[in-house]
Amino acid sequence: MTISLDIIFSALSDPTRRTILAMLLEDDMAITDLALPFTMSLTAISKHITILVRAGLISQEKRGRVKWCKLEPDALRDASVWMFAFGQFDPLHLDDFERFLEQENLAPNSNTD
Amino acid sequence: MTISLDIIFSALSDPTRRTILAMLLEDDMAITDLALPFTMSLTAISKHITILVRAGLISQEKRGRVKWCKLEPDALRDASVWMFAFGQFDPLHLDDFERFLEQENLAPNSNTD
DNA sequence: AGCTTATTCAACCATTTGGTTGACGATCGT
DNA sequence: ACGATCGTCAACCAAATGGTTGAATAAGCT
Repeated sequence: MTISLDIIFSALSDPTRRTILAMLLEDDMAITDLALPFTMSLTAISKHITILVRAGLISQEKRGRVKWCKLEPDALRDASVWMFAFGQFDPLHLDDFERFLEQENLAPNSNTD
Repeated sequence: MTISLDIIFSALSDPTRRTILAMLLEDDMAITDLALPFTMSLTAISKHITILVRAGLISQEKRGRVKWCKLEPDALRDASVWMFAFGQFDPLHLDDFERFLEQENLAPNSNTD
């Protein structure tokens, strides 16, 4: 567990940052592009992205003047595991959980786009 | 989804609060008892508990002068689902995830106390 | 009734957070 | 070489966060 749950959960607690993560779920993106749908300044988005990077939730690769941002889903794993343990879902009876995922339209194979 | 992810993740981002949740995983407890292992003031713990209640992560029942705190794992479900979708774990191949749980000693049946 | 225990309230404090603006360095296109 | 674009830096600000102490409320014990 490299990055503390403090940092990860804190990073996830902001709606702007969660939206950024959702955008990166679609594709890698540049910071300017990530900032487009928001009304706040580019600087603000840049700061949010820094926080996501420090949480290990995204990584960056600079090509030319563009910094490409990439989702790092593994970082969510530690937090997921923690929550999973607390949610007390029984891994031997995950049917419940899968049904719940379907019901919420969040199962990986229930994408509608 | 009754309580926003903002509030839930924010509540989870503090180590004191996560410890409190862990204590409640064992058993329902009074606020004074929950405060015992911490060096900070009872008031501070009381505030933390208020935050957990507002996040829906615990519930309280007052009996006499004692307020009993109870874990509400369902509240974690929304957040779990969100993270699960992002973690992109494939529910059809949860073996990986279960193995990971075991490895981290966090599987519900791997308690050592 | 009076002391003790359980919890919250009110006021305060330092630090962090999430935002702004203006200037700046680096890179690309022409 | 010049202007536009990408992103960060520095300084600043208001509000939220996480803690403190002292007093107050409420309930139990003897």
